[in-house]
Amino acid sequence: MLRAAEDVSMEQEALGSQSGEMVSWDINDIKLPKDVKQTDWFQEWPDSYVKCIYSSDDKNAQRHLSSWAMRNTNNHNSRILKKSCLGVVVCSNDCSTSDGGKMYLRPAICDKARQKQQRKSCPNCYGPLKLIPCRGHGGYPVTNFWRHEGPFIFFQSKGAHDHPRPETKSEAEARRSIQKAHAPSSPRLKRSRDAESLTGEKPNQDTLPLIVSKQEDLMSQSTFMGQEQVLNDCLSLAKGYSSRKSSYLIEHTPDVDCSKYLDRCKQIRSREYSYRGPAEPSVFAYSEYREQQTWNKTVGLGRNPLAEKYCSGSPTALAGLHCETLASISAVDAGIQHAPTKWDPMAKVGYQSFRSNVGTFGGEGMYEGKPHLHYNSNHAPSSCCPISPEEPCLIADAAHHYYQSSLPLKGNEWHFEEERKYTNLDHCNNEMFFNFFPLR
DNA sequence: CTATGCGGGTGAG
DNA sequence: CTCACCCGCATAG
Repeated sequence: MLRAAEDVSMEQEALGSQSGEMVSWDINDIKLPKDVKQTDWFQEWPDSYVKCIYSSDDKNAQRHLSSWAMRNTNNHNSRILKKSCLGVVVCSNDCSTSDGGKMYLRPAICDKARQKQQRKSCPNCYGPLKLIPCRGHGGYPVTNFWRHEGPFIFFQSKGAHDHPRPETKSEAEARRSIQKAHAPSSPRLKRSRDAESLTGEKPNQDTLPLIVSKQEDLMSQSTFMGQEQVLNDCLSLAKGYSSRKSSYLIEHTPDVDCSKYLDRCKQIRSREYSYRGPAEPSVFAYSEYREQQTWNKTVGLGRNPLAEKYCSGSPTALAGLHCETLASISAVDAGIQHAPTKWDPMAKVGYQSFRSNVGTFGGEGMYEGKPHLHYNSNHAPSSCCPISPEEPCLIADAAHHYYQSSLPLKGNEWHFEEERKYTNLDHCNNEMFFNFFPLR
């Protein structure tokens, strides 16, 4: 059928974008290649029909991680782990935050948690949230397959996500952490709040403080939270790390004075506003979104091993941040692997796309009705693009290219009955978070 | 609580 | 048979 033909063509397309080994195999093959000369860098946002061969030492691959919200799918095959995309949670009112950003929440992976999440309202406008399902694979969710074979972990993706990127797992965790710390409540009170949100009477406080903007949010929250926790969460959000794993930062920033960071936040914020200018045109079509992703894949962006290289060229985003520190943190805390010696760092340029939207602050929640494909979001370009956990030092330069590049789209990839616009979110927030780091 | 994995079972094609 | 998906159970953080 159409789908089959599509698969073939897209897989063929993928062949050229990956290093040699992946061209000839399929995840379902009885025997997978063993003479793998070069393994791939872990891809945080695998999209389209890609195949990767990771080293079995790759922690991220071991955990079958993805920044897309992927849930386990039973394929009755214990040898191949299959996951399908849950899409992204958005505000049905298409509201914008004060930053001009959109709510792109991460769907809870656990079914029960997702249903609970659906009952909550948009933390920004209190309107209902909705889950945009992924239909990037012949009308069905994009699927990812993982298969461990000897010293390698084979990964294959089928379908191209037809929705914006949700928060990363780390961002979602950090947000929850902040919410929890900011609005500690007894289980009883919490139930009461949930009930309120259920009836739509008023937003629950769990989400209220997290919608304005990350900067304001954090600054105000610092008065409620322990400074260390704030810093922890900030760092986690900034780098996409698990908040539980940022002890490294704390340990390595003994002279942390949170007030300094908050002040710096304000500085950065004001600077950022002046840089961006008011009411920056922020709408771009989904096709552009796709173009950018395509471009990112094509051009590729350096990863950890290249951090220092890019770092020296990212004056804006990394002001006050020591590159080596970030690189170390990235490797240690995020479990990112450094390139095996057999690899040529320059050749190992992953093509994962940049985050186009950093997690928004806001309560999770929406109803899991049958969402229809309708998007009307805004895009707020900025010079400082959010970074992925593995690209701590690539912000400014990469973002610059991100917005300038545009590659032709494959016409048959994207069909939308309705206007579908996507947003880049909170681009500046991570920069602010980065500047929470002390000058060393 | 939530993320993850596993696997039984169902229904559509 | 394949594929998508629901559900419960178990484990881990």
